[in-house]
Amino acid sequence: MDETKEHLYPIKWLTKASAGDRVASELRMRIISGKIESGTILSENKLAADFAVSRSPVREALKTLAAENIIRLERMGAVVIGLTEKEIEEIYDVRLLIETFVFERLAQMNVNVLVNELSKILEMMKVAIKYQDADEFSYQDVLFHETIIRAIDHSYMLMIWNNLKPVMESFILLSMRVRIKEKYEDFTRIIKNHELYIEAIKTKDRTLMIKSLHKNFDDVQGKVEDLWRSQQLLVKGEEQEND
Amino acid sequence: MDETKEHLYPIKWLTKASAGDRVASELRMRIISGKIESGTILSENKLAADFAVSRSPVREALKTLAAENIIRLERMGAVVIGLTEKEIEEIYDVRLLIETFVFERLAQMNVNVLVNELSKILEMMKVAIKYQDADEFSYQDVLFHETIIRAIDHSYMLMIWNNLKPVMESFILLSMRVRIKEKYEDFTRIIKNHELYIEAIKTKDRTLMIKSLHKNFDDVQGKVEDLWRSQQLLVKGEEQEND
DNA sequence: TCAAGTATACTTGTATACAAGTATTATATC
DNA sequence: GATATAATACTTGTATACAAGTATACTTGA
Repeated sequence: MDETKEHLYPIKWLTKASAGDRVASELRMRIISGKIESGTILSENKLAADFAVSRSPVREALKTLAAENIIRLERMGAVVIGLTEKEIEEIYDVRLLIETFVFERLAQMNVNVLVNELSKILEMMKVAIKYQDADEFSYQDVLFHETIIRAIDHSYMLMIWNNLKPVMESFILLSMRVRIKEKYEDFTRIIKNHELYIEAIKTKDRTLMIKSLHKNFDDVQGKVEDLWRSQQLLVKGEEQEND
Repeated sequence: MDETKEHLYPIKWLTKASAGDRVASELRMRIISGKIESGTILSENKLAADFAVSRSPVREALKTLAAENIIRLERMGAVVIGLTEKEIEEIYDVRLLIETFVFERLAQMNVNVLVNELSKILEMMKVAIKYQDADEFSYQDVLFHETIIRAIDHSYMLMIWNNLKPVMESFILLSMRVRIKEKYEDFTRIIKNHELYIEAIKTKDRTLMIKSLHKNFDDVQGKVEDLWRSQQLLVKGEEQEND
């Protein structure tokens, strides 16, 4: 139906991905951006036609998105759930929960290697900002938190992260793309928060860690609504162009 | 290959399930029981032949089990991870984490309906014990905790639970089947713990809740190894019968 | 105009077919 | 005997085909 593929998801992140992954990534972005509205019923056949693939990868994608809680598989069609304010808060509940847990473990570990790794990622983030590369920045931002989680070698915490990651990634991606143009100064604050986070890990200062974690959330959460809306408008605009 | 289907997973729980779900459930039980050993490489074709279905439902099942972290999908074949002592501890870390979170929310809610629901489930558990029905007991036990989690209406906590549940269920199922024969007295203790749990929710007593939660874990965890071993022996025995 | 029943066009779940790629084994060459 | 190369038997990912079931629309009857 919609022949013009906008590719909301960065194409170069999909170099080695299967058709199923590609469909999932793109669909996820469209749902989270609001391009596909909450409540919409997705049909395997229509999606297959839209993405010019067979039903097999589409089914795979739908199963993935259902596990991520952004669609709901019903007897007839997949219903889009999407991300409302409530869901975003819930995601941050989970992040707060796991990252707090992770921190407790880190407090009993040697964190030299980790801190070094995080510093590197932070430098990357700075470079990304310098060149106004929102996608690269988002990638490094997500990687930052994943690196922390991976450090404690806890397969079930990682499992939770893996379920959360794609949605987080999409959300951050969309958010950063808007912000890097409109609210450039936000990024200095984000960087500062991450520096605080690293400091907290290095000094094993629990209160500092919680503080920087919450700051990070406030930073995102407070601005969620309007940013998200502007993104919606932006995408809707594109949509009209195509018709 | 192995034509004799042992049906480790209760068949009557699969009445309306798809072939994919059936394969996933049975495979999960075989992996967690140790019948399929950790490290084994599963082939889609072999599994399809084993379960007398096509590759489609098998692929679906493997994707599910990979999301549950008991197998790992690699370029060539799916590698069985299984449940070692480490994984079981990790699962309980997660349970402790989410149930603690849930409790905090419950403390700010009206819990009358929930407590009533839990009491009902507890009665069911008692009946199951009375008739030595390990499967029914396990079902109600899992339902008990799911009911608590559902009560706070938090879709992402539920998401975590949904990822954990099948593995938990299988593990409890196998564990209870052995215990109901060998260690009947365990069950009075389990019931008592659950009563404590309900009491904690009713009175919103955090310390009591944590205590009963930990007791529950100690109860399971301490006995995990030998129970699990005996289960392995039991299954291995069955295996030899077939050859 | 409305009700009931039938036909039609969709839906999912599963089986099968095929292509592209990878490991393994066998064969040929030194 | 060791090494390089070719043949084979596997692997996954995707497309397509089909069956069983469900909603929609249409027709028929009052």
